[in-house]
Amino acid sequence: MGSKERIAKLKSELRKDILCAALAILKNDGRQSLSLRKIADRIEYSPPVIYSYFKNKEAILIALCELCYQQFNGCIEKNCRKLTNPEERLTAIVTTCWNFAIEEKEMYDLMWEVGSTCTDPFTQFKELGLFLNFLSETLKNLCGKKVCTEEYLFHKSQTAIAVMHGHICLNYTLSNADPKLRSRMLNETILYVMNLINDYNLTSRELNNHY
Amino acid sequence: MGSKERIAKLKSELRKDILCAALAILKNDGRQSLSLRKIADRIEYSPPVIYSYFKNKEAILIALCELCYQQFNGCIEKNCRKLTNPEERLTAIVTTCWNFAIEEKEMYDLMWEVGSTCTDPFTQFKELGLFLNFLSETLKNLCGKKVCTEEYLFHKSQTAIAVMHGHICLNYTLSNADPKLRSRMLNETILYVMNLINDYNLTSRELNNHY
Amino acid sequence: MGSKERIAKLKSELRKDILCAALAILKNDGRQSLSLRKIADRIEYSPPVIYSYFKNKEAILIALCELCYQQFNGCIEKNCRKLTNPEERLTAIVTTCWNFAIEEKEMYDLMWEVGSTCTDPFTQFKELGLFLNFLSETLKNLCGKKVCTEEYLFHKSQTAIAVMHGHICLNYTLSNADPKLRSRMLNETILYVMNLINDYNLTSRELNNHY
Amino acid sequence: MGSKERIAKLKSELRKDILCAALAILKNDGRQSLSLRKIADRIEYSPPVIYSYFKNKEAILIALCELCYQQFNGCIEKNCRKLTNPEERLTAIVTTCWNFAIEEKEMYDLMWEVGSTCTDPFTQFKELGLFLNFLSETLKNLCGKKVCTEEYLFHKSQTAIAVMHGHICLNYTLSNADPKLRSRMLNETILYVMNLINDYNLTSRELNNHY
DNA sequence: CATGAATGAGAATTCATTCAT
DNA sequence: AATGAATGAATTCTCATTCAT
Repeated sequence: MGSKERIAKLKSELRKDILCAALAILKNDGRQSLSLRKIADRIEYSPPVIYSYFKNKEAILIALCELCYQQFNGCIEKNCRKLTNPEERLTAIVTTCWNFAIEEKEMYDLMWEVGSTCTDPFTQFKELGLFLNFLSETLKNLCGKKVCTEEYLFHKSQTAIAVMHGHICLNYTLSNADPKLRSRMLNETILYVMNLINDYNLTSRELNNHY
Repeated sequence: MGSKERIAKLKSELRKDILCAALAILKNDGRQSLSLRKIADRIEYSPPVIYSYFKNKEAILIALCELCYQQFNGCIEKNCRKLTNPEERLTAIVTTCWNFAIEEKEMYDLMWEVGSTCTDPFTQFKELGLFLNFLSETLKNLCGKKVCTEEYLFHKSQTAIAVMHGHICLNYTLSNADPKLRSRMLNETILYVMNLINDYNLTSRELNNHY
Repeated sequence: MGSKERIAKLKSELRKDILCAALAILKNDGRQSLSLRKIADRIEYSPPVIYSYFKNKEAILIALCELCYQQFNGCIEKNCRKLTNPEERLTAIVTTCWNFAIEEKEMYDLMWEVGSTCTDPFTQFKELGLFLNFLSETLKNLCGKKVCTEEYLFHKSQTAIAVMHGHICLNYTLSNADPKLRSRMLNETILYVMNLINDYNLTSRELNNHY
Repeated sequence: MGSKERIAKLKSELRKDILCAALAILKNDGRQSLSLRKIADRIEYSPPVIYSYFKNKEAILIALCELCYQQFNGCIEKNCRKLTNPEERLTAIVTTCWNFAIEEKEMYDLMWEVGSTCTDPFTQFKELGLFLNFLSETLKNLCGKKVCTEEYLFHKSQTAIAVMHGHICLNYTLSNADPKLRSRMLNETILYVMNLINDYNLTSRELNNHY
């Protein structure tokens, strides 16, 4: 490896360090405590270096959000890709989302916070797009032989994300709920998401004209 | 009315003034601009008076959140109480939630933000409890003659809130969606919430063992 | 004096202190060094206090500029008001401007800098307006029995200010000029300003149609 | 051409690039935004290279000022050299100055800002010296057969510059003035400058003893 | 009871300049 | 000869909170 490459790698690594530091602060101290100064302190550099790698704080948040989506998508891939049965896979997807939201609440919240400020998060964040595709593909398999349009599948996937998100937020607020209830909520969420396809048959009269 | 009462009344009114000022700032300038100094400026008192009525900023946010729930519940009551047909009423409830979230985004967001930090928002916030009861009552009527436990109805109501919230958040992120899509999303949300009861029959096998 | 007044006076004095500190920094360290932090250091308060008295730095500069105009107008009044002969008075006015610009270069520069950012400095700054009136009145007397419109006099006064300013700036750039030359420049400036009225007769053909 | 010369030429060109970049930033983003970092970005070199060509920022400003004088003098030469009638030429000179000050305010301001910090801008900046000569030559022609000393002509030329500058600054501050007034101000400025020579006869008594 | 006054801590950002390589 | 990397020192400004009065 030439010296140029080594330097480029070092440079790229400092960028990573910044994001890792930001992520660590996010996890440990919370979203509100995430300041440029703290990031600089943690990487043991002076604050201005950050501006060599990111235009401003917003750019950091977006990149951090991307990192979160990567980690999230990594979990999904790891836990669900191997499952071939569509119902099993969908179950695993919902469960993975659910657990990620609980274990990495700060990350999960940031993903929605930043996503809300973007015009089109599903295309802006590559890994979110991949997740949407994966979900869409899974739903397609769930449909079986029935033919579905791409548009329909994407829409259903987004709806699935919405339903999961709603339950996850509810779960956040019911923080003193006992584990049993939580477990039941997760099960129900799985069912609802599953039924997004199943009940397609039931409500086809209403939805039919949209597609 | 003795002077003691008059003073108590004045005191109570100043408390209201503080919250109204906070609400006005929230609506006009957004969540981030909500500072004690600005509240004090608006009520034309000095910042320290606020500490006579609220322990700290967090306490204000909680009380403000209560005010938001009151306004929200007011909308619900006004738009939906009069409707006796359960399907019509439920449709009105979902629609009212949806519109409130769009028109009063700052309030809606605060309600979930603060709600997430509380241990049990459904009991802590009286008006949220009332809304839950109202929803529960509506779902009960929707069930018709079928007998449902209170617990079941509350749970379904919370689920309905979750489903609505998920769709509302999705709607936030799809900021460049056209009005048609938005209108369809609302219709679907209504259907999903309605089906929380209808599909009870369908999925009773799975859910039955919980109750 | 009641305690309320005393406090109000103290408050008003701190405002003055801030401006005096700003003025001192302006004189000693120059325009570029005039920062809020330095002002705070000098009055031995913390930086945020300044925001109790001024909205932002721009507001300080405007107020400081006002102070400069006051001091400037004070010099004019002190040196020139007593002179009744219009030629003597005009001579004194130009001389006072000239010396002020030399002795208080930083103040003089600030006056033009801030003046340039205002839409109408002659009305915004009371003392500048007073100076313009005083100049106008002096030029009127210089005209003798000839009748002049107010508009004409104000215009000529502004022109006088322009001519003086031009010479003052030239004098700034000729910093290594010997005292004799400087003294001659001042004398010429006086003559040019005086001739703004005298040559009215000469150039009346050209200017006549304007009024 | 040897490699030494080629290198020298390259070096000289980079110097030009730096100044051109600085000029572009000055025009587009304004005086306050003119930073070394921005210059480096624009020439696509790293900041430290600038220090190979200029001692510090001040040195850049001086060289940039020189460039401004070149452009300014270019306008003068282009617009006025061809005119042989002295009155026409003087009119063109004043008009060109006036328009340059309006159209290239940032450059014009910088020229005076830097000029004020130099000990003798008329000799330090070659093109300013050329302009002074040109003005002087024009005034000489305006004098007709009357014999004038060089010193006298230079002095009058500087005075002309002062008078123009004064009116230009006044024009800056009267930003809400209507086009008519502005146009009249320009006409008057031309008259005043013209009269610097004409009224020589009138005020010769007073000025005579200086020469 | 109410508050004016004050502040410490902290925010994002920009800049000219240096230095080892 | 050129630079990537880095920084110290600034900048303006906001905020929640305290305390003597």
